[in-house]
Amino acid sequence: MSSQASKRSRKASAARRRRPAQEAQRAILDAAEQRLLAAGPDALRLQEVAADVGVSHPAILHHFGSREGLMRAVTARALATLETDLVRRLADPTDVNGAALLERVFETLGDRGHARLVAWLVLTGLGDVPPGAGVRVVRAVADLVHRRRMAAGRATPADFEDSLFTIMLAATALFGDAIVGPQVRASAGLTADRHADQRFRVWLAGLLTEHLDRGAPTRARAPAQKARASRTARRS
Amino acid sequence: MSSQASKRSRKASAARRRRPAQEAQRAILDAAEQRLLAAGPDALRLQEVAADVGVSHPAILHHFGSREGLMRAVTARALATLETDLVRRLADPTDVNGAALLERVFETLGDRGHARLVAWLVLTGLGDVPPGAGVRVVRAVADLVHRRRMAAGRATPADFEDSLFTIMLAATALFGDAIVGPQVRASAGLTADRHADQRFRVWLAGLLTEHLDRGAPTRARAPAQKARASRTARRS
DNA sequence: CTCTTTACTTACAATACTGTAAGTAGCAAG
DNA sequence: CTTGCTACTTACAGTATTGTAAGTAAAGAG
Repeated sequence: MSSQASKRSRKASAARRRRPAQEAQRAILDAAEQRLLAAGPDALRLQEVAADVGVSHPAILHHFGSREGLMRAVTARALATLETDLVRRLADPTDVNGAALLERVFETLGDRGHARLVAWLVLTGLGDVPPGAGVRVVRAVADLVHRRRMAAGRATPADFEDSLFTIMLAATALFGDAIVGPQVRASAGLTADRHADQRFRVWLAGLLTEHLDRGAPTRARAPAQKARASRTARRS
Repeated sequence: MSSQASKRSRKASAARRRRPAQEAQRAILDAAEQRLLAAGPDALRLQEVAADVGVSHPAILHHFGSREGLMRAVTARALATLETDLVRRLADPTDVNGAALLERVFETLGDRGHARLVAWLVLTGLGDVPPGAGVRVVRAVADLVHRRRMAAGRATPADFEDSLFTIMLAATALFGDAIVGPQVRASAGLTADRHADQRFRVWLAGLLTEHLDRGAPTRARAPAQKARASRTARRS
């Protein structure tokens, strides 16, 4: 009766396992991210996250100091992985087609709920975190697109803002779609229509690529030497 | 100084004033809406709202039953006024120009923070409230635009989805802009650029109206009505 | 084996928030 | 003035949640 259960008398309540700090933290961050995506930042409860991971809530405080520390860590990691994913997707040269690229970006943004998360962070004021540097993904993509456009003789350097705005529109629309897409579709009477979302995105990609292929539009002070697209954009 | 305060011996703590229920409720809803816009649904505290209005927090419970009752009332009123404002703006015939209309809609959506509020409600799952009927504003606008487009001989009935998607894009982009606009602009390296937001919106309006004026793309491929000015086919 | 470190536990403190109970007072009607 | 209604108040109950204190045990170092 001295060692009734085992020699290391495990307390009835908890089988204690001790993981390396990094691993435990990763597990906690995973669980917290899940909760964040599901219910928003304000609804994040330490006890729930702890329960998900299988630890007690002070364990989380041990690793992250405070609830806010956890939040910071989660958002930092989420934004970092989002950026990584985006860059990888954009750099992926499998298909340089505009539609496919847009669809890839949308998947990256929407699939794991990243857009929702970012939206939440922005709305709660935590989205301003990117300190100084920030992620200039939009600028980078615009540079790329604009260079290709110029190489094709469809724009002049002066039209850069048109390229930039086009990419900004893509980003903005993708975000908006990820957040209020269903509502907009409902407001458009497309609730019954499955695949309406995908059709819309394909349509959008078409619009954007067509615009890019055609050349910059009436830039107010257009001198005579404006390089404009050949008559009918012969996009096959 | 015998009767120091007034003949109606006001208790030191609270000067009690009794307002008609409707008026009090309106004041409470106003304050709650402010708080909602400022900090999000989860951050709504009865005591804070009560303090804003100048009553005690059980007074709010008296009028709205529970915190959730207050939330429902606020969202219901907000969505109703948003719809009203939108319809009024859209019906306003002062300027049928696309750019001006878009700007008006944006103002309606963005000015009072309506877009943020709706986004929050959507994200927290309260945005599904429009019961059954819903607001088919997008559909209505698309109908209008499409009719005008057909009257101008720029589209066939079959191209309706193109018109619909165009309006959906406007709505989605406006929403996205209202929420993540600053971030997108930052990512585009336009932080220092004031008025960049307005320029972007003007550009967007131009793109959309141009698209609508040109006629539907690939869909029916009606080539006859290419009203596009392809005169300056000369390029370097 | 002993020692040190630290990941993790239980128990508890402190606070904040929603909702309830009971009573008070303003205003209109009789 | 009295009466009734109800907008509103103070006091409090109950609970949820973050954070702290102190101790326990797992794993490696010596």
